[in-house]
Amino acid sequence: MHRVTLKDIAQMAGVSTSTVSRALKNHPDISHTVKEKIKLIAENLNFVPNAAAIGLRNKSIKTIGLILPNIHSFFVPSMIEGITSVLNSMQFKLMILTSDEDYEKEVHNIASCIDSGVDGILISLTKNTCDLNHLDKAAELEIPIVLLDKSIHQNIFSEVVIDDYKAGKLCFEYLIDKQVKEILGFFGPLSLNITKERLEGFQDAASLHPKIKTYYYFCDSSLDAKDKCSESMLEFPNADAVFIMSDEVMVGVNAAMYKNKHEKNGCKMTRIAISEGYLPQFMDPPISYLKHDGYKLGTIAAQLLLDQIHTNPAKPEIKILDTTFYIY
Amino acid sequence: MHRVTLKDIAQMAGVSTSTVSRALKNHPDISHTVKEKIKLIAENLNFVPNAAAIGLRNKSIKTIGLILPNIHSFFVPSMIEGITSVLNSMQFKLMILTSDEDYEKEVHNIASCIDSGVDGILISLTKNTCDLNHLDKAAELEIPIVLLDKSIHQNIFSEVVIDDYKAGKLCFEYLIDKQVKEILGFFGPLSLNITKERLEGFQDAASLHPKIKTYYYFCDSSLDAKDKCSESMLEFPNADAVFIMSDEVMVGVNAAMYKNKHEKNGCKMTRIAISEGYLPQFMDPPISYLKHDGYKLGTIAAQLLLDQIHTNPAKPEIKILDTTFYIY
DNA sequence: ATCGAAACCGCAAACGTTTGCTGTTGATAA
DNA sequence: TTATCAACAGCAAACGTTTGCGGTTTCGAT
Repeated sequence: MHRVTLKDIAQMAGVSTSTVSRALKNHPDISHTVKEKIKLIAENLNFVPNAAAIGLRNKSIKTIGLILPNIHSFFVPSMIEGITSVLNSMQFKLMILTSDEDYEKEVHNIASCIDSGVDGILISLTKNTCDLNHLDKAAELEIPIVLLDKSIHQNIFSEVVIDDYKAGKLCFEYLIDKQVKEILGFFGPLSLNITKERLEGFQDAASLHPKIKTYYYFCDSSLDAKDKCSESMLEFPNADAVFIMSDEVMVGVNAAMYKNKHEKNGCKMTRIAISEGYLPQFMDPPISYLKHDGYKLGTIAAQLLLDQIHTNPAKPEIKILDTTFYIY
Repeated sequence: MHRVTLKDIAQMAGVSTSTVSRALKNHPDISHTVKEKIKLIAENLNFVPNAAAIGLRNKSIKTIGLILPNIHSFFVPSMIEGITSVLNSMQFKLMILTSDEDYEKEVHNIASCIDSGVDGILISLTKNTCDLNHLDKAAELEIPIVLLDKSIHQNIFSEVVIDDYKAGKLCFEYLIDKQVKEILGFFGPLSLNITKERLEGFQDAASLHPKIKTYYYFCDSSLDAKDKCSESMLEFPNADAVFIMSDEVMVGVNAAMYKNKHEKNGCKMTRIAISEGYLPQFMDPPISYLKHDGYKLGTIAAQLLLDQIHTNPAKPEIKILDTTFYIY
């Protein structure tokens, strides 16, 4: 049983397919009565326009591809929500691909996007991605691309990121305000650009306070963070403050600190994190944090991409989002 | 600058578009030399076949829609990974839509899938969804549908779920084995089918042990779980065991128990959870759990859907996955 | 020399929509 | 009466790919 088409409706209504097409789109050339009649028939026949045909005709399948380094990050869901909120309002669809922190997969995902004929690409880079050559193919085909969150700075593609440098700096300053003396700093993997920038901001702020002792840890995973944190608390029993770079790190650090709570003063340490915002309230005590707003990031990136799609070619634009403190 | 098409290549190679099409698909009718020549040209011209045209011609856009009740759940990422792993191997694309636990949005998402012309739908239901009427439109259009995880039992659509009843039962029995006497049971919202089934299994097992005291809590969110757990520990200071229905609940319960650790014996209670597996290791002490394998669920559901797509019409099939214990 | 089969390739229709152009009405104004 | 115009609707091409069918060449076998 084949799908109902414009032709079927036309036959049924005794008009041409063009009239049906126009009627269903409320084209002024079609009389009200005919419109009503056609719409009724379409309704009854359960007509649904063929997306592929529309895509072919209009040279746009109204879909954008989202390539993520991984899908397990705490940050991802809110980002996706932000993206879909603006996409849906423009009846665009979203195709999500994950690279699993694997550069090769990322390359493949780009190819998939191209093959699928997406109208634009939103991409957050793998921690193993150190250049953007794989984006060239897409660029040659004039597919708009926006980098978001995990990015590499350049002047070819647009970017939407948070001000990581400033975030790191603000967190250090927050701790200083709290009169701490010895800080354990837990970061993500150094291969990540955001790690480098947060670290840099943190260190630059620290350089103004030479008396403050700071120890840096770079953690590959939550589990790694847990181990490193446990060690650090034995090694630096006098540390009175903790900086946590991300939610992933937070899970591990918090677990380790609990473990050491009774013997050490883990629970009394001053803690500040950069977080998406869900987890901190469930730490004990709740952890104050600088909010890394994924939703906002998503909306802005999606909006920017849609702009580029409709007004191409656009010159690259870079948007840097600010962060805000949430103190418990 | 328009996209390169078969026609362009044909012109360049001095052959017809049909020959180009066949050559690029390694059709045996085309000589090796011509194939090589055409492939080279296609490569040089950066040819990428138009997905919409292919979709139109083949009446399949090789895409399936995944509708999720929410995207924040801990369970979601591994499920998506499972799904994409089988989809990718068949060059199918995935379109993800989220309903935000809103029935209306779910209805709308179904419509979006239909409009997009997906080849099949994978859907996990909202906690506010109590019937499947909104799936009828898709069913009439003969779009294969598979329900996964959050489902409603019926005999029209296929389902892939875990054995929630058994999971609840097994958890109770686990606690009994540990000689516990008084159990605090933390569940998700009762509107969820999986809550009902896990509860039922738990209670049925409990009914065989009338001496064991059990207290039930139904939590709408992690935060709610935290509150309820705090209260419960004050109200039942002698409770010596905890059952946790899900990761969301676990986050809250764990936070509350930490808070009461010093005054109460929270940390010494026997705990068992149903979990995706990531979080338990970061609880303190790590929480033993019955693994709710999202990855596996995803692969099986996706496989089932693809089967239905290729051999439709298929009669509904229901797959119930088992769970396994991971004990710390 | 003739036949047949294999190797190779093109024609044209089809998939379902959209839209520029054309053409037919009927009514109104001159 | 005729010119003008608005309202209405159809024709046919176009989007890019696939594929059934048919046609031509080549070549070996007879």
